[in-house]
Amino acid sequence: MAAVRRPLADSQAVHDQVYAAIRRALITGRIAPGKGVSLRSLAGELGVSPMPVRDAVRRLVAERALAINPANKRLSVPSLTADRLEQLALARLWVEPELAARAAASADVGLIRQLQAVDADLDEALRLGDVDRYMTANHAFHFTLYERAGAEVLLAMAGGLWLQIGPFMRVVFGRVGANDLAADHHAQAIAALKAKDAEGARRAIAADLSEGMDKMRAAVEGVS
Amino acid sequence: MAAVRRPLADSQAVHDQVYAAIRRALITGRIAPGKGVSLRSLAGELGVSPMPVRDAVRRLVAERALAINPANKRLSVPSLTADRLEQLALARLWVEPELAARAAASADVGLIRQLQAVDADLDEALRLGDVDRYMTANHAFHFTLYERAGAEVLLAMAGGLWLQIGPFMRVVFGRVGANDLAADHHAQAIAALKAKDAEGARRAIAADLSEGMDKMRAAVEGVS
DNA sequence: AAGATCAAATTGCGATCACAATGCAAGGCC
DNA sequence: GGCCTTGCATTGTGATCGCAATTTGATCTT
Repeated sequence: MAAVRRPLADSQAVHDQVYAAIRRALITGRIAPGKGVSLRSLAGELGVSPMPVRDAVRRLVAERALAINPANKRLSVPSLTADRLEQLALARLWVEPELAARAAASADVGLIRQLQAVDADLDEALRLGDVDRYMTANHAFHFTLYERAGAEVLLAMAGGLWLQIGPFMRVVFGRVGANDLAADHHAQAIAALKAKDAEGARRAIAADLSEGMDKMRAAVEGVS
Repeated sequence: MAAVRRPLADSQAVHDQVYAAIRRALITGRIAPGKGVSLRSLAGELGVSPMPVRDAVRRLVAERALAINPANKRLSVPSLTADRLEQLALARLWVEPELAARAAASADVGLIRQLQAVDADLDEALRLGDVDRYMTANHAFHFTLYERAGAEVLLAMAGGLWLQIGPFMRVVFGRVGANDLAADHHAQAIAALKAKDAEGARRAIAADLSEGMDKMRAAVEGVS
């Protein structure tokens, strides 16, 4: 009943803050897949009334970041099947490289410096083994890039897909250790941006995604 | 306060019925783009309390079928810009042919007969100039096909995209008259399904979409 | 008569309450 | 001792109320 005191950002509506909080938790994988949640429990944790939580959850369910048992009507983080992963991988491999290519066209020094900073933070998180920080930085890297594309609709699609995959990335990276990951592709992407090479950026991001999705695929198949 | 008495379909939750109602209204274009709506007005029309309407609207906003003015916090049907249309067209041209191709693999006589029936209905709607019925039938044709793909994630993406474009299809078809439309491509798609020709189905749906999106593009540019 | 100002209505947001359904666990029955 | 039943806690859903912000319309002023 006390955690909400801090006015996150610029005094958004409460349900937006709650949405952002749950979204962050999902993207960084702090909520385990298959885990059941409830409106009142979330409300309690966040120190708000169940009402704005209900609104936030509605949004997340619509984005398929949360699932609702049609019989129970109880909600949980959806479990990832191999089939679902396959579709998400396919979709991501289409949208995200497209966004990267578009962003490359309007990349400038400011963006590049920003990405380099995020990438450095990412590397340090890797070195320290801080999975939370790594997940956050990785997300930040991709989406500060994608935002530059100026493609609202595609960006929203990418955000939704990432949201659905987030919880599982955490599981996988917790398993494989997240050591030898993706730094090369990020560097390649930055290099392509410097050269305003749209196709290069597309390839780099595609490679980055492919590698990550391959690992997730292996992990998912390994479990089931 | 009386219209909700009838238990639509199989006793879903009220907010689901409201969601379905608004969604149908949007897909068939019965709500004009740019038109402002309010929770209480919708609640009044549907004969329910504002509460389930709020839930339904939340979902629709998350799916970008409704927009919410960040200053006003008032909601309306989003206007379609040329840029937005371009992105939606691109996305649809990726997802929907993919779904068609996948559906072709598991098509059977039942599906084909179903599609033929819907297509016949569509033709009659065209002949009668019944735009509402045409919009409904066209949607039904595509999505009874897509559902057969058994690709939940991609299907949801396609549904979301269609929802965003729906209101404008109505405007465009009201303008051009919807006379010489798409029947060829539907027939081609059905033929491809009979032959279990996945790539043929993909091409047919892609052509169908391209034609429709071209007309919308022309209409949008013509207006602005 | 035209424009500015103020009051009333409308809007979205959040809280609280009530209710039916479900899940859970302790206790009783065979 | 194991299984079933019964009671309680928790769940999502919907209604109603209050609040602050905004829009709207009528009145007043110039």
